[in-house]
Order: sequence, then structure tokens, then C-alpha cells
Amino acid sequence: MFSKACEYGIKASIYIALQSLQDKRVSLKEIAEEINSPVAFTAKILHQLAKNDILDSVKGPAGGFQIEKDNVEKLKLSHVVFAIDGDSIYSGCGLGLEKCNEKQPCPLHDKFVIIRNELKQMLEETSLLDLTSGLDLGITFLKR
Amino acid sequence: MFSKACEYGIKASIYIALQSLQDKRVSLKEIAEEINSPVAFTAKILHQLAKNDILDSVKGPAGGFQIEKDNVEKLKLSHVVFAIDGDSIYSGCGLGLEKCNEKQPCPLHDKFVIIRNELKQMLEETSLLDLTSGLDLGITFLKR
DNA sequence: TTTAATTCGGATAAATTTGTCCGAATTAAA
DNA sequence: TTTAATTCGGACAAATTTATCCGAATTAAA
Ligand code: SF4
Ligand code: SF4
Repeated sequence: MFSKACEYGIKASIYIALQSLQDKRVSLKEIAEEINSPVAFTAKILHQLAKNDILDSVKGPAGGFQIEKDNVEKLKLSHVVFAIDGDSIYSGCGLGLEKCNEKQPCPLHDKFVIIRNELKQMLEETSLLDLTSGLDLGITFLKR
Repeated sequence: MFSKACEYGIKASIYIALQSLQDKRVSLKEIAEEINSPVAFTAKILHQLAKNDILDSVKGPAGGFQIEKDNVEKLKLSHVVFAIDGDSIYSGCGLGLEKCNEKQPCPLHDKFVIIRNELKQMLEETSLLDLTSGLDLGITFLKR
């Protein structure tokens, strides 16, 4: 479904969002621990999210990553996914014909597009804030 | 979404199904041409589908692949996908926690499972026969 | 029986994704 | 000003997926 990089990116964003709600800036090391991901690889992904204005990063001691409080609600999963995996979810298709072309659809097109659109809609309407609440209550998890 | 191998497997199955309805057995070479896929790689995939009783294969001159007419309607996309990608569609999940565990769900679980189930249902109720009709009429395509 | 067409199946190679390493740049605090 | 903590960023390595190659096995037809 999503690439590994994207999975890490989503988990990291959720964790950072949760901490940001309490005005805490978190370090790469802490994030990687909390989401159980390889540190150096996670660094690249966070960097990419920072470049895309999804995260705010600060170097130096007491540095780390944070999300503006206002943005925790405004940022949707679709933003995170797009920053890492690009538009593959929107254009990437069931049978991988070179370019999607509604005029020359593959046999699966109609049925596939329905699912793809629901996924798209779900990503676009789910904010980071939505995903933090369960975590905070201890009923959802980012690692086991 | 699906692996490349799976995409080729689906396209090949649809093409073979279409020809099988006219009692035609088709060769690897012809299939690869019709679905625009690398020949040798396609061979492995067809082989795997044959081992899983989705295709019937015959060696030697005038050999090739075919699907029993009765099976064209009985075979669902889910069978093809399962033979190649395994149960990743059923168990593979939004954030890739090691094992899916409803008791310790990731934050995305509820929203993700809805989509995953719809995909699953679509694959389980779509037969190869369903996918051949448009092809036959020239309104859907396996390559461009 | 010989030949040729074909799938079978293993070894290997190329491409992509995932992951590691390490030094440079930045910055807060000592 | 020095030190140490941190992100930045490029080079590299490992793992996985995708793809190629080639000989063996099978089988229909010449
Ligand atoms: S025709 Fe439909 S399923 Fe095929 S590539 Fe385009 S959108 Fe995807
Ligand atoms: S908790 Fe839900 S989304 Fe997470 S791995 Fe399990 S099924 Fe998938």
C-alpha cells in the first residue's frame, strides 16, 4: 500500500503531532525509538517532510522536530503521503498501464477507481490531530 | 498497490481467459506481447499461476496456457492476487506494524480496515469473465 | 526417430527501495 | 569561545523486486 518510507513518515508525523500539542520539540532519536524505525533512514524522511513544510526542524542542542499547533489539525494524511510517495495514490493504478487514461481504461478501471477514490478521500479528510487522540488515551499504538 | 508481478499476472490471466472462451491456447510469447510485459519474467509468473491451478499449461509445440472454460467465471481476481502476492492484501496494513492486532491497533486502523475490506470484497467478487467482456468489445485495454 | 516448439527452473544481473555511515553545518549552553 | 547536541546531506551498502539468460524437460509433428 504505502512504501516503508511513507509508513515511517506517517508514524513519525503522528508522534510529533502528539508532542507538539504539548509544545514539546522531539529529537530524531526519540522519534525513531517511539515508532521503532531505523534512525538514519528516518532522518532522511523527516528531512523531506521538513523541506515540504510539514515539519519544523531546528538544529543544535535542544533542537529537533515540531509541528505548529495550528497545523496539527490542518495537516492531513494526504499531505504527508504526497510529500513522500508523490501522487502515486492518485495516479497509480490497478494494472499499471503507463499513464492513466480514462478513454482507454484497463478492464479493472471502473472498480478500481472507486476504491482509489475512497482511499484518497480518507487521506484527505483525516488530520494528524484525528490520529493523536487514541494514542494519547493509550488505545492505539505506533509500535508494539 | 499490487506488485509488478501481480499486475502482469492479472493482465495475463484476463488475456488467457478471453482466448480460452474461444478454446484457444496461447503461448507465453503471445501473452507477453499482448500485455506488454517482459517475456522471461512473465514466464515465471505464469508458471506460478499454473502451479496454483489457475492456469493449465502444456509444453511442446502448440503448447501454451489456457483456462478451463468453466473456471473463467469461477476464478476471481482474489485467486490470482493471492497466488502471486499472498495474503498481503488481507493482512498488509496502513502503517505496517509487525502483526496486525485488533487489540493494539495503530491510529489508522479503523479507517484503513474499511478501505482494505472494500478492496478485498471487490477482488473476491470480480471474476475473470467480468473483465473479458470490455476487452472483447474493444472498450478496455491491456496495453496502449 | 528426429526435430522443433514450447514450458520449466535455476543462476544471475539490473534496478529500486531500504538502510548505514560519517563528516559538515548549525546552534544552545557551558 | 569552546564544546556538545543536533539536523543536514552525500556516499555507500544491503535487501528486495524486477528482469534476463540459458539449458533441461516435454511433447507434437515431420
Ligand atoms: S485504466 Fe483505470 S485501473 Fe488502469 S491505469 Fe488507468 S485508472 Fe488505473
Ligand atoms: S492496526 Fe490496523 S492499520 Fe495497523 S497494522 Fe493492524 S490492521 Fe493495519
